[in-house]
Amino acid sequence: MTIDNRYNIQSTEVKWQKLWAEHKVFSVPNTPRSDKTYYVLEMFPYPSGNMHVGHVRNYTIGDVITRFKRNQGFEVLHPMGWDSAGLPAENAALDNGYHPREWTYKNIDTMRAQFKRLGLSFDWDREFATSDVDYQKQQQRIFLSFYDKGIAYQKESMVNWDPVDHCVLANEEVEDGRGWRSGALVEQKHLKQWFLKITDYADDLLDGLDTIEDWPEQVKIMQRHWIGKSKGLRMSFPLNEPTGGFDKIDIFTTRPDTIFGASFIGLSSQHPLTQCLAKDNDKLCAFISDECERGGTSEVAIETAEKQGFDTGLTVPHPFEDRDLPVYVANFILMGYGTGAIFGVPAHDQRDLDFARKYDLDVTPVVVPNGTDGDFVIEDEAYTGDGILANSDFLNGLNITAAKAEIIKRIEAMERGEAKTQYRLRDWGVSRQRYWGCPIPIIHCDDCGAVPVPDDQLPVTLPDDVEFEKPGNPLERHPTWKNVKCPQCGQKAIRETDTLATFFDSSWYFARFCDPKNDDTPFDKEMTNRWLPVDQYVGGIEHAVLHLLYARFFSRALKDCGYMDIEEPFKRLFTLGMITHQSYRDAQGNWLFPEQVVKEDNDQWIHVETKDPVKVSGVIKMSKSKKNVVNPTEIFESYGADAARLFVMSDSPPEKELEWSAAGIDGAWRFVNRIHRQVTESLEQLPDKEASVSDDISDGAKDLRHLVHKTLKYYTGAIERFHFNSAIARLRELSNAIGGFQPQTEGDYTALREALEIMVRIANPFMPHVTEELWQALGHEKYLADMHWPKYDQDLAKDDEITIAVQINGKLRSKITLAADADKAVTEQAALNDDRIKTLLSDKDIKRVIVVPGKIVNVVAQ
RNA sequence: GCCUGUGUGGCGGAAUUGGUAGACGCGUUGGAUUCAAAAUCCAAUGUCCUUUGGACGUGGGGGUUCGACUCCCUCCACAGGCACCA
Repeated sequence: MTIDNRYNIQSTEVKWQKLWAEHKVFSVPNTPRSDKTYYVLEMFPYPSGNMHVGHVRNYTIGDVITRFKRNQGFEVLHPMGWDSAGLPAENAALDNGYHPREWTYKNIDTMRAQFKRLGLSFDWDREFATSDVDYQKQQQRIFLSFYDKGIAYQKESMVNWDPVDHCVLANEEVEDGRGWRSGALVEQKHLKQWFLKITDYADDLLDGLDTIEDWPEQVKIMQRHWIGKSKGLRMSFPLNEPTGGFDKIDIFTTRPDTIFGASFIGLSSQHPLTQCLAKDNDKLCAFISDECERGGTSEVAIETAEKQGFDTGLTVPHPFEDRDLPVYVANFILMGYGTGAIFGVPAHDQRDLDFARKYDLDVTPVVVPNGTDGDFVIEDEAYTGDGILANSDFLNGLNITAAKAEIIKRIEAMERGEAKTQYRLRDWGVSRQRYWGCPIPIIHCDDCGAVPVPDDQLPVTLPDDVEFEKPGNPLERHPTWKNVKCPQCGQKAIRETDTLATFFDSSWYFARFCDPKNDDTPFDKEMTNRWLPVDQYVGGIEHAVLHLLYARFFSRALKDCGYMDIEEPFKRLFTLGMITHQSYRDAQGNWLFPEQVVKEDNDQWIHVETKDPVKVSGVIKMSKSKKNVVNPTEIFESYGADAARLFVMSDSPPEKELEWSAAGIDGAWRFVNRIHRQVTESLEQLPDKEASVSDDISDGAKDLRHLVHKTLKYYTGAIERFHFNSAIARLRELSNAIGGFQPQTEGDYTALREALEIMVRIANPFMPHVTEELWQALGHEKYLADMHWPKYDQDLAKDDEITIAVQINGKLRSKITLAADADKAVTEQAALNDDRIKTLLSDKDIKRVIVVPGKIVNVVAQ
């Protein structure tokens, strides 16, 4: 395709980018100059090496908001940095011998240039990378404050182990039983790890969700569910035959009301009592390894796994009835939730029912639907609905809520247990057995235990002389870095070789941006008070329970450590949709890049080189593995940044997915050129920029002025509502009207100038380069970026005449044109006097006439 | 299974929140310009009916209303999230 450059896109765009940078147009001081501040932030990128189209969309949205808010008189903080620690750097080191640092900073340089080429309004003076030593130093301070406060602690526990990345994963990083990056099946390992006490904040994180109104409901629901608060009863059952030091079993239940229906006790395979029993019971050992630990945690594995049990022979007495319950080890009980033990009520829990049928245990319904008379029978389906208690002694006749309260009261009185709130959320493991991260500033001493590195010895920096030939953590193999003296007793000690998870890095970067050069403390509290919370946060939905939950937790923890006063870091959150693209495969099923295929005249797709037929495989999320990717930097070169920006903003609402298409970018490019042409072609005839629009203008010019102000009104509102695609549609309408306008008089030319100027000004947030160029061509000196947003004229925006629809029985039958301020009576008369309406009503009786002035008339007739 | 969304022409989508469905763009067709092409400009473009005109039409079915893409019930499809959480 040949491209006809109406104006030199490359040189013009780069020129303005340089000017903005030289004059620091988008820089703001740490302490804002005015009270009218606004903080716009997009989730910062991982420097993978190349910008992708998703970045274009994410950062253009933030950029449009920034430029719009600046025009509205806000002092806008819009910083940019790099989430630059993490595994890919190490994998690259393994693959091609780069040092992770070299690889990372080279990528940052490349991507910084790409981001600048997009014309984004960042305050580049604030840029930092989380792998910077300065950043890690402050982060180590934060970690030690957390340690001091007991928010960071060590414990031995079963952890998710990714066998491919040789690294521990947080629960939030395990998807469908697989590592979120490597895709490898996650194993369970017993390791000593650093954890953050996010569970202490569970209630607060839950309650806080109600205070952040401008978040997508979907994200809040996902976080609520992840925290997973449920109220119930924790109680103990004494063993009839105490064994191995165990004399009772603790269980947790959310259905204490069903206790009379209990027919067994279930233990997790990892429960301490199970482990104890297994020591001298080979059959139990075999059961644990064959039936409990073998099955995967994937969706399919769970759904097909049969309920299996192992009778331990132990029994416990029922607390209220004269009978014993057998104790089973069961493969469906998780150690990680509650106490790892339950009482099974087959009638009211499907899993328990499946289990009971298999091992022939009692199934006694104790909650029956309202109105059932005694003969309620459970077949293959457990009853989990509402109802009245039955077969339950003193609970009979109560509803579920009352029965729960009664049991809890009695168990507490018997000192056998207590009401307990249980969370699904577990503490956040932040240790990673990898090199390219922030070192944990702790030294392990045999005598003193875990000793913090003293503040004057911070930062703990990574050694450069490491080797990556072997998998695993090179810090652990490093001869000198690891062996140090204990800061307390001076004896031989060992440095902590784990580094912090990268989600730790991204949990406070938004605060560091307020005060990025501070060496004494992570950030100045006053400065964060002025800028935080972030007024508008923009990013992908995939972080709904990872980054967005951690950052909310960090704000609270940082507040408790005295670093800042803000609890909720992000006031408004906007989650954008992903980018999709057509995908292609050859006859063997191999994915092909878009540039490897071409469409023939007969609508058949073939391979460019081999000419073999190609299968079009549907529009799916852009990903390297499916090869349906587009390199945005090539787009900047051929179409320019303005066209790329316009396209990603105009084709879809920002929260929905966007299908990338060559035709779409082509259309955007044409519009950029069209605006350029419309202004430059009129320039010679336009009057001086100071001329005001006279009244001596044609009707056509009056219509144009009317449209200009009407557009302005709608357009501004649309941007505020994030309806960017609708705003751009109105912009195009205005451009179409200008294109069809033939100026006659001198006054018409001033009207044309006004229309062109407004069009250029309001197009600026989307197409900053071409509009700055045209604004200058129109004779202005000030940057459009620094202009105030134009205000519409109420009178000019108002319609004088409006067209009103006239319906008969709800069906459109005619249209009438009226003065815009026509009242009800006038409107009704005009509608009934309309010729068509009269004809259609001639043989009918009018029952009722509904008149909504300015909108519609509906005649109800028979 | 549970919890969220979404469903509108050939395609992406609009409808300022109950009041003229299909704005705007892409595509297609026709025309102008051109030696020709590209670019540009103009016009048409939901479906069906024999027309001046009419009928149908926002995933299906039902309801509320003078009036429903919009609100309610129900079913279907797709997408996302969670999931042996007691």
